[in-house]
Amino acid sequence: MSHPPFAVTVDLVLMTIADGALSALMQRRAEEPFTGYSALPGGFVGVDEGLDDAARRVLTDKAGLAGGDSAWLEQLFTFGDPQRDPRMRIVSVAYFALFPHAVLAEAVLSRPDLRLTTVSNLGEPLAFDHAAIIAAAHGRLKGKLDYSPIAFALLPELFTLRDLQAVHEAISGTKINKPAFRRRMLGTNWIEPTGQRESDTPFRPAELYRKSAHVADWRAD
Amino acid sequence: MSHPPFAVTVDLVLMTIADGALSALMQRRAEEPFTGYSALPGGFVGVDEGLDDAARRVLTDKAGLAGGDSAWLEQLFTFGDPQRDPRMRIVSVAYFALFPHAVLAEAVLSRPDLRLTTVSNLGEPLAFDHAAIIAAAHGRLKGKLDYSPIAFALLPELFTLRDLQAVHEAISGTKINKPAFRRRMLGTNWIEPTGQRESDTPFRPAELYRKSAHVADWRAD
DNA sequence: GCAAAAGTGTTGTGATTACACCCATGT
DNA sequence: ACATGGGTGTAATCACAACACTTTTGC
Repeated sequence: MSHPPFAVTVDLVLMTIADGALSALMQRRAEEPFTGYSALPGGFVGVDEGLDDAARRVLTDKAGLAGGDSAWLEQLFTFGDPQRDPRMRIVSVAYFALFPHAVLAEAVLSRPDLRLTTVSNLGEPLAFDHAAIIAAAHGRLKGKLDYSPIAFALLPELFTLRDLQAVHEAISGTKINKPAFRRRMLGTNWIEPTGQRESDTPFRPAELYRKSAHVADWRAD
Repeated sequence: MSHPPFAVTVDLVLMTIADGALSALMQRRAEEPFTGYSALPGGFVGVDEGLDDAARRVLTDKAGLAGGDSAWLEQLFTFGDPQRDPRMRIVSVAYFALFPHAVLAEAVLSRPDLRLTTVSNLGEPLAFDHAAIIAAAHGRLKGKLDYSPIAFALLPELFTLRDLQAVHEAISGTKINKPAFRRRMLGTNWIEPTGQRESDTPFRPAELYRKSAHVADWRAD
């Protein structure tokens, strides 16, 4: 009883913006328990493996995401209810990671067991306590949106202010005033104009921005 | 290798304001490793015990805090570096808890292995990675100060606006303008006046306030 | 020229700060 | 009376929202 055995896992909430909505990558389970249910990608932590290392490994192996090194990855919360897994006592350290839409879209196309689901409307019951994990991820993301440059992790390298505003609206669930949003963002020093413009628009093309170099490795919990 | 054995512990950062500074309760270690070092109170999680339950148990057993039921207790972060404990692989779920000064002062008086240390100046090396855990707790506390009624957990039931301002200044490390702070707090609906006044002051006694009833069980991560 | 969205100027409002001042209490 | 901190009024500042407007592109 002095130090009973546990299994420790990581579960990953991989998010992006798809069709204007915050979405998460789900994996269809092939084994018991919860066979056929959608679940978050996850895996057991190795005895000599750090928690962040395990999360990055699951990112590349289980979800087939090459860009695992550069993605925004952040520990979220640890779920340890004794009944959360019917097989044994498992403590799961949940992470969330953010990607541009193209990265997750490609993963979904190449892997039939993966799909994207809308975070605010899951549409089906999930395996284990994964619905609660997703809710926690959404909450954290919403909370950090205003004071951290977290939204850029959901966009490609070049983006317009309209793209950025769409990300903010999808996460916060509110409409934002366009001129106010513009000036607020331009006042943060988080973005810099490239001089380039988008193309193939049936209207005036917007300027393309990129995330400023000095916020590239920004964090803060 | 599919699910290797881990030990899971909880470590607790128990904080209060002592002499105008944010302070944490430390316990002197009697056993190896790190014998004689100061460490955070902590303990192994039972196989059938929830994480929050384990944290509350350590609160009452190891630190002898009767008010464990009512204290503000919140999961902080999970530390799982493979080398963080020389004996074996231990994943530790860190919590922080907040108390009025009198509660921790009494615990320190009754237990010679306990003492209070200033969070911003620990003064000595700590066991394991506990300095990093304390830093994370301080950061979380600072971040939540402005948008959550978390400061009241560090004060007794009745307090003056000066007391509350001292708490904010101790946590944020900045001086705050008095009238501005007053009006901001009175505008939140987090506190209500009692009509009573402090006594035994060599100057004009300030009004005593209490935390409003409807924020008693407030949370949000 | 027209439609559609980019991008800017102007004004108003609410929150917060700074500073000055008055008030109440113990000695 | 006076020292000390409690408490309030007022004006300035800042961030942001609302709204109207001009600009630039494809068709």
